[in-house]
Amino acid sequence: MLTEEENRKLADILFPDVDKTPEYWEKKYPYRKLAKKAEVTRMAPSPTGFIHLGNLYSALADERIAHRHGGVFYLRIEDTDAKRKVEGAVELVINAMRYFDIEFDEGAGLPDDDPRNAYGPYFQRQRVEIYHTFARSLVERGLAYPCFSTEEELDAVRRKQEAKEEPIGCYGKYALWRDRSLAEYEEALKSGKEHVLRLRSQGTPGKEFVFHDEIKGDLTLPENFHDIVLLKSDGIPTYHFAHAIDDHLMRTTLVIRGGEWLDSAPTHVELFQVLGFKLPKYAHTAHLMKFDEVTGGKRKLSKRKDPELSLDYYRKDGYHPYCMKVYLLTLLNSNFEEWHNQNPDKDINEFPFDVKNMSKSGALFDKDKLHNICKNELSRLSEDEVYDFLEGWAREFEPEKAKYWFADPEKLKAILRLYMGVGMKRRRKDLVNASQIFSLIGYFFPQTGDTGGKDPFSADADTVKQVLSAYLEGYCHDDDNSVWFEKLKALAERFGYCPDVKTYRKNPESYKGSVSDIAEMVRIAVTGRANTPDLWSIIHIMGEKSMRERIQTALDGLA
RNA sequence: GGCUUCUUGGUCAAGUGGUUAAGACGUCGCCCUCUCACGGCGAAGACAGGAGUUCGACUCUCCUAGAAGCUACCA
Repeated sequence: MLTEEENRKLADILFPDVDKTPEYWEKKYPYRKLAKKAEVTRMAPSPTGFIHLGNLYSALADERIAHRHGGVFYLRIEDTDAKRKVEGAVELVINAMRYFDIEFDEGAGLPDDDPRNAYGPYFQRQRVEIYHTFARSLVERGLAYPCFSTEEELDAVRRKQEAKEEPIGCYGKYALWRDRSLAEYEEALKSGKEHVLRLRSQGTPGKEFVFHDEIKGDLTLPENFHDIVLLKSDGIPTYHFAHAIDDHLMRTTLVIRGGEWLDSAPTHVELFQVLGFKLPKYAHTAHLMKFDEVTGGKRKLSKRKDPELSLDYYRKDGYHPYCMKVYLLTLLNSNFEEWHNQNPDKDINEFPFDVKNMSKSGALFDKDKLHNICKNELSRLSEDEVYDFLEGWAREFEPEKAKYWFADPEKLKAILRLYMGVGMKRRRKDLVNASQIFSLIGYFFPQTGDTGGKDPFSADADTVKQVLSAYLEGYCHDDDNSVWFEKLKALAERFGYCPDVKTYRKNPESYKGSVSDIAEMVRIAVTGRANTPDLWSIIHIMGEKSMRERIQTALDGLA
């Protein structure tokens, strides 16, 4: 045990440059004036240059909670690990979030002198003076000490603990530098040995306490007793120390973070206690999971193995950001889907998002569900909105084909109206994402390489040829939809097919098929596909000439 | 190995001692004067397992199993 006097002296030696006090920073960053239910939340990524679905998932929760009641949502960059830093990462984060209509109120990305940034700097590397002030204060009060252990020494300790089946780590009698004399610290320092600063933990092994989590409820967790590293040998804080200082001084009220942090919550509790900080509320979220074919079980989505975790993956396929957001919200808050269905016309930002409705266990990312949501949401847009979205996507991902797709805006819009069912009693729900849309309607643009023949005819080639030739012969472009269809029925009759589907079903043995089989032949010849919206409308969008050409091509292909 | 958390149909999930255990997606069937889509109707399908507590347990307790996470001078 060092005396108060010795602790002060050690602090002077360790932090000769610190000329501020904790009170100085407390005063500089006063508590925020907040409305009743307002929360201060944050997104705090490390600048790896990679933002994934999981980041978006939790950022969305942060943003909704903050903005639900007029709180603050800010961006802090956790760049304490030099190895991970990537240039331009901040812009990447901001742009990725903006793409999903998620804006920060404050933090990294705003100019330094912006009045909104009163709690900065927001890059941890620029905050070392603050960290050192509090670190010094801890040393002065005997709550932190320098540790000069080498990696080898730490390894030796670990092996000893493993052999004795005791908890691994730096604590109590295993903390080699916890109880040294001032002279020993001074000597080691003088010898130029590298050192880290460790917490002198006040916790007791085996003791438990109740930790309240906003999502999981009251949990019983073990008290922290590890002398964890506060400052690394380069003087930069670890996540734990930076978290305590930053979230306190930035006046965060609700820390939402991944469940992987739950085990270090006891450490954070002790840190806040020892620093004299008020503990914020915590919400530990479950991760997005994926079904693993190999193990047959759920597992956390991994950046390396799962391309679908990347946001770019969805951008490339042309998923509308709004649909992604709706899907994530249904996963994030169990009652969102019901609310959204009951209030289809309300802005989704009006939804009363609540941490309490977040799931305790990890959800499997479900592409079927995503697609269903895409279909529903896209069907609510106007053809102009879809057109604009497609244009933005195509310009970036299919610039060559885009020339043909967007050569005649009216034509594309007519196609969209058809596929969306604009003007029909009910909208169709065919559209999922941009790439899927263009693959659906590609036959309207043979210049892009879509020359048909995707689906095979089910009838024999001879019959198909005869039917198509007869169809072409009797075709009149001025026929309206019903006249056109009557002619198809007549064709059916002529070739031994039943003109009425119902009649056919009652007596399928009496016919070669029904008028629907005749329609299929024309449909496949014209579009290359067995399934499309109303054929007559398609023909009248592409024009008689195109139709005849495509049928002729199909006939040639059958020869 | 140790510690922590989680566990309702294939998936997302309501549910807080007494329910015929919601709903959505997916799947299947039927209907909707051409396929598909839309829409309608219907079907199959679940409380991880075992002990308790209780008149009564999906709900409370314990054990087991499975899954996930943590066990760094990474976050």
